[in-house]
Parts: sequence; structure tokens; C-alpha cells
Amino acid sequence: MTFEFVWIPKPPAFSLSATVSVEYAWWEEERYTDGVKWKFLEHKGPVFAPPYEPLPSNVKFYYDGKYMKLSPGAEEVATFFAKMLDHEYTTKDVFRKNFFKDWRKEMTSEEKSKLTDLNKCDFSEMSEYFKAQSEARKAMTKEEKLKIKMENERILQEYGFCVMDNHKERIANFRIEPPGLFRGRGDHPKMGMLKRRIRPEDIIINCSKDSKHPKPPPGTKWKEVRHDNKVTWLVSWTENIQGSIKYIMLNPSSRIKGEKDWQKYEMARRLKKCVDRIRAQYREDWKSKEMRIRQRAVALYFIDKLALRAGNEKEEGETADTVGCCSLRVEHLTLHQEMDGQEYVVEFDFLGKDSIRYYNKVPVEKRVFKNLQLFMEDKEPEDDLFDRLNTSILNKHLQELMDGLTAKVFRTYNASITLQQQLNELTTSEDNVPAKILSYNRANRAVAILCNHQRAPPKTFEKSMQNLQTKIDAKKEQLADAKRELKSAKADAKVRRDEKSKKAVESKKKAVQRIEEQLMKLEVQATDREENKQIALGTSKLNYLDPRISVAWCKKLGVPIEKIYNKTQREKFAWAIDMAEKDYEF
DNA sequence: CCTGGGACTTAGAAAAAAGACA
DNA sequence: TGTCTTTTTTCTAAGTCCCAGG
Repeated sequence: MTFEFVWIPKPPAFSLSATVSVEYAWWEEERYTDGVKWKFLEHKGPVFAPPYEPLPSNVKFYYDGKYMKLSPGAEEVATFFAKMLDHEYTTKDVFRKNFFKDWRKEMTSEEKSKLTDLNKCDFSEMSEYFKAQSEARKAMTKEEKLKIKMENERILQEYGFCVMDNHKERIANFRIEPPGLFRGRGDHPKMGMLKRRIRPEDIIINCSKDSKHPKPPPGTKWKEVRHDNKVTWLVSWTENIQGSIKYIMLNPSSRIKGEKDWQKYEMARRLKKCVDRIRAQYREDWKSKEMRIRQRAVALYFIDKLALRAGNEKEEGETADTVGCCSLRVEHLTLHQEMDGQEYVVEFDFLGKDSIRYYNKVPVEKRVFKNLQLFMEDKEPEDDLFDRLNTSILNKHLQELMDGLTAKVFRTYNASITLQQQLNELTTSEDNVPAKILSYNRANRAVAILCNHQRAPPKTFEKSMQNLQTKIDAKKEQLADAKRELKSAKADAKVRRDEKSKKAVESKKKAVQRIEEQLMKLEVQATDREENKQIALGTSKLNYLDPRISVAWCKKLGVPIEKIYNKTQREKFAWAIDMAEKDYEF
């Protein structure tokens, strides 16, 4: 098994005190069973955001057309806004209002009394300055770029790894989030608020007692150093926008993340074994005389059939207004007794996680339809559809149906089983490799559609499609030429009847074949890209599809694993690549 | 039961790096 | 060898789910 990290040849400036090996197969070792996550943990702490560098004096800020020198604190916050000036965010009312309110808190009392209207603030010189800086960065010489790269590599080597139980592991996010303006997604009531700078005094360090504790920067102190081996994080701090805790944790390639990921798929496979029983049960429950049981059963049906998320309650006004299954409101669905020749159609239209729109028209069984009518009766649009249900009730029920079962397991299960089925349906061993990969992507796509993984169509999508079409046209012409040449070579060979012309025919034939193959590849690529316009495959690949299904498929059909997983993905799924044989079944 | 905090997974956008192309 | 395009990596927000304490 190869399990590679990128090592630079020179030794790091600092070495962790334990003796460790990097290459190891954690999946061959024994696991903790008692909630203990590790016995030894040593790391160097976080990397803080670079301190603020004041603007050069020739970069000016104007208020109401007049130059104004800002105090360092106010200037820093102003630069956050200036850096986003080209972004749509800065045109939004809520963003501007929140920003201005927080900016004023950083101003001196003099500034506060002068700067009273954001519309009169002119950040354009700052904005130009930052654009020029980023241009300058692009235009740096090779040597300068290399120097920066080396420095980053050094920091990675020093801070990017930790030792957990005899093994050196990669840390995922060892850099503290820099200060800036909060960018929520969708209609977020807090967009534009100032995300404050994190100092050592805000930081809680978690490591083992017997490790070399990380040192805070000179002249500073950590908030706390604790030794909690029931959790996996190395560093935490409380963020000021929502008041939630942020963590530094390990990379997906690490043992601690990998084991959990593996477990997740094993849980989904357990669901596979009893899903028929559970489905029969909730169908029975549609008829229950108890409203709460009916609601629970219909919600579970949606979660199973449509792969909806559980839908926890959210605090109103604190976040964007989004919902999942249990938090659906009456206004999010429309019932159609009959639609497009189908009976009992439910039209869903709501914003889900990340304010991604879920829009779907689904024919449902009569009993479900009737239940929905009942749930919606005498309710206002903004009322909860499932007023007798929440995620806690639902999960408690699921727990009783199968040990460890929760709502999200259905998403994992349905995603993985769909991939497996689609791969079986779409691929044949006779196909060539590009055709197999197109089929794989289509199977992956079916899952992404099920899970509603969308992306904004790339800004350059149309152009990139056109470019590809141009290539295809050129290739077609090239093919026509090659065919013509082949024809004349054949005619020539017929007249001459010598070895040389025969050989010429053969080589022309080969050329035609090669070009045909290239053309096919381009056409497949075009199809793939077109179908992928608004669909994001990455999320399902990384979080929902049992990697062993993909590994087995590759092994069975002779597709190199690199065609399916890039380097990062291969690192994350090293366990599956090592374990799964071609006959693996989810 | 209900609430809030805590720990962890999942998510798309944006930035950076790599690759293709002129 | 720079320039444009595509892929990969980084970033951090936004979910899920569990648990403690009232």
C-alpha cells in the first residue's frame, strides 16, 4: 500500500518530539471502543493571521469628496470593505448596514462624528491599490514565486502536522481564519458584520499532558491548555458572529477521520439490510390514528425517497431562512390532484442548506397525498407542515428501528446504493476507458441530482463549450482529410501492388483510427460537460459515496483509479483503495 | 420534555496551481 | 514562455446530532 505525503528533502526547522512513521495502514490496526480518541497528541498550535499592514500614505480615503486620514483601526476595517468592492455583496442593503455599524465601532470618536453616511465613503483608491498588488503578485519572477512557495512549505512542515498516537498526521486547517467581513450565504441577516481578529488569548489548546505543549507567540498567553482525549480537535476558539466554536482538526487522510468515514458507510450498509422492513413500517404508519405518527411516517418517506436533510429548527433572525424535511412549511409545497397526466403530484419549492433551491415535482402515493392535505388543512403558509414533529423525535424513532440510525444515514445509503445500481446499469466491460468514465460520471451525476448538489454555472461555461465545439469541428475535418488520404492510398496500392504502398495504406488506416478515437474522446467530454453545467459532483463523491464501490468498479473494469480520484481523494480513500476487491458489494 | 452548547460532517465559492495552447 | 483554461486546494459557512442541565 502506498500512502504518500509530499516531503521536501531538507529536514524541517522543528521536529516533533515523538518518533513516528508516516506510512501506515490504520485500517489494519485495532480501534478504540470507549470514546477515547487518542492517547498521545502533540502539535505546534495554530498559525495566526499576519498582522495588519497600514496602507502607504499615497493611498487615500475620501469622505464626501474630501481626503481623510483614518486611524489604523478604522483603516483596517475599511480595507476589508475595499477588497470586496467589486463583489455583489457590497451593494446589498443588509451587508452595508451591518458593515457600517461594525465599522463605526472601530472608529475614533472624531471619525465617528464625521463619518455618518456610508454612501459618502470613497474606497476606490484602496480598491485600486489592492488590485495593483494582486497584479504585481502575478507578475513576480519565477525566483520570487519560488521563494514564497518555499516559505509556505516551511510553515506547512512546521505547523501542518501533528503527532497522534505514534503517527504523524496532516492537519486540515492549521491557519486561524483572518479577520474580515462575514459573508453568509443566501439572505443572511448578519452579512457584512466584522469578523474579529483572533488572538492567542482567544485560543484553547488541546494536547496530551505528556506532549511538548505548543508555545504562544512571545508576550502572549493561550486562553487555556486542556488535555481532553475524548475529542479530536487540537485548537478551538469562539467566533464572534454566531458565537459558535471553531476548531482545528485533522485532514481527511488521518486515522481519526478515516475511521469515522468508514464507520459511516458501514452504518449505511446496515441500513441496507433492514430498509425493506423500515419502509414497510412507515407505509403502515401512514394509516395510524395518531397524527404525530403519520407526520413522522410521511417525513421519513420524504427523507428516504427524496434524500432530504433532517431539518433542525433554526433561530429566527440569526441565519438565512432555510429548511430541511422536519422544518418544511406549508408554503414550501403545492399539492396537485393531477398534473401533466400524473395523479397526486407534490411540488416542492424551498431553500435548503446554503440557500440552495430545492425544486421538484414528485408523484406520491394517494395515502401520502391525503395525509399532506390533512397536515395542511387550516394552516397559514408560514406554519410548519409537520407541527407534531422535529428531528429529535424522528431520530429517536429511527434509533428504535435500528441501532445508530439517524436521518442522515438515509442520504448516505440512498446515494451509495444509487451509484452502485447506476454503475451496473450503465457500464459494460466492452466499452473503452473514456466511455466507461462518462458512464461513471453519469452514475455520479444521478446521485448529485438526488442529493440536490448544485453549483452556479461557471461564468465561462458558454465560451468553454464553444471552444470545445471548435476543437470537435477541427477534429472532424482532420478525420475527413485522413479518410481521403486513406482512400487515395488504397487506390494507389491497387495500381502499384508493391510492399511500400501497402504499408502506406496500413499507416493511413492507423491514422484514421487514431483520429476517430480522439474525436470520440472530445465528443464524450462535450457531453459530460454539458450535462454537468449546474451539477456539482464533488460533494457526493467526497461525502456520500462509499469509496469501495468506486474502487471495486475500477478494479473490475480495468479503469485506473487515478481516472476517478485525484491525489487528495486517493489519500482520503486510501483505506478503501487498499481494502476493496473487484467483487465488493455495498 | 426543552434549550443551548459542543463536536463533528457536509457544502459551494473562491483562490491557487497545473495544464493546454499559441 | 506567457496566457488562458481547467482542475485542485483552500476556506469557512452551514448543516446534523448528541448531551447536559433545568
